[in-house]
Amino acid sequence: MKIATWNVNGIRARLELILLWLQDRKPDLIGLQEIKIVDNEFPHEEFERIGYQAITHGQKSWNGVAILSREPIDLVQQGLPGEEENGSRFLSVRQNDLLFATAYCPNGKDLKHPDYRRKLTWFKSLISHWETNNSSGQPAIICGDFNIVPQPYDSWRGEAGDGTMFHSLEERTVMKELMDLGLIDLYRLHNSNDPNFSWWDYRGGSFHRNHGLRIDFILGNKDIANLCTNALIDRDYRKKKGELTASDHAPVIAELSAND
DNA sequence: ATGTCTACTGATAGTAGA
Repeated sequence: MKIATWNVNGIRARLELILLWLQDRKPDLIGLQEIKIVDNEFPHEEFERIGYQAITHGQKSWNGVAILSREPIDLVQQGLPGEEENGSRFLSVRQNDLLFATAYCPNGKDLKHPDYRRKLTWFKSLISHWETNNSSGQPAIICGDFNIVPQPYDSWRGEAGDGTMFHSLEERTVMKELMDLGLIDLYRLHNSNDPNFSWWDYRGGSFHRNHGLRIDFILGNKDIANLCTNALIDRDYRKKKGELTASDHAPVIAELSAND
């Protein structure tokens, strides 16, 4: 089974590239972020045509998350309780005994911006929701764009980035609090600590200079980590494909062995 | 080198957000 997460930066602008990627990589269960569309305009038919069901939690213009699946899924939670005013950023579903959630965490803008405090508060809500709702003994995954760089080697700036936006101690602390609920970063489980990134700014030629950050994660509990055989960042899909423009994020993929 | 991309608007170029 192949799990993936991808901040697509607009489902309308990315639809053809996403369809191409699905047919190329054939993931089974995918969390999408920044779909930037309302639920009743989501292109369900396009995905159904190639074998994917979607459950969405969208909004106009900004944010919005969706989950695509080849096998039937049931809605568990649409939106993070208590954080509705911060946009559509959380969605969870169940597939058999697996709880699968996806999150688009607030960016925070700048350490001095009011949104930075809101980001930390939003994370507290996420931690408390996850703590309450993921039942132990059942496989559980939360994936998405967390907008936090956990370690110096997750940033092109290395230790020089410590303390700056996305790299602050407060952000790293809330990220660690979430992980301490028993979540394991599946990418790091199967890769060395060599710098590798999932997001590169569109500006300044960042991608070609490899000035990136690793802020997109697939986090699994112990049951999932035990099944995980590989994880990778699909850097090739951060590149333009002909006329199709890329998101500023690359997909992240984790492979799980059959659970039976 | 903040050099790009997306979606929105009493739109058709300019703005905000990332």
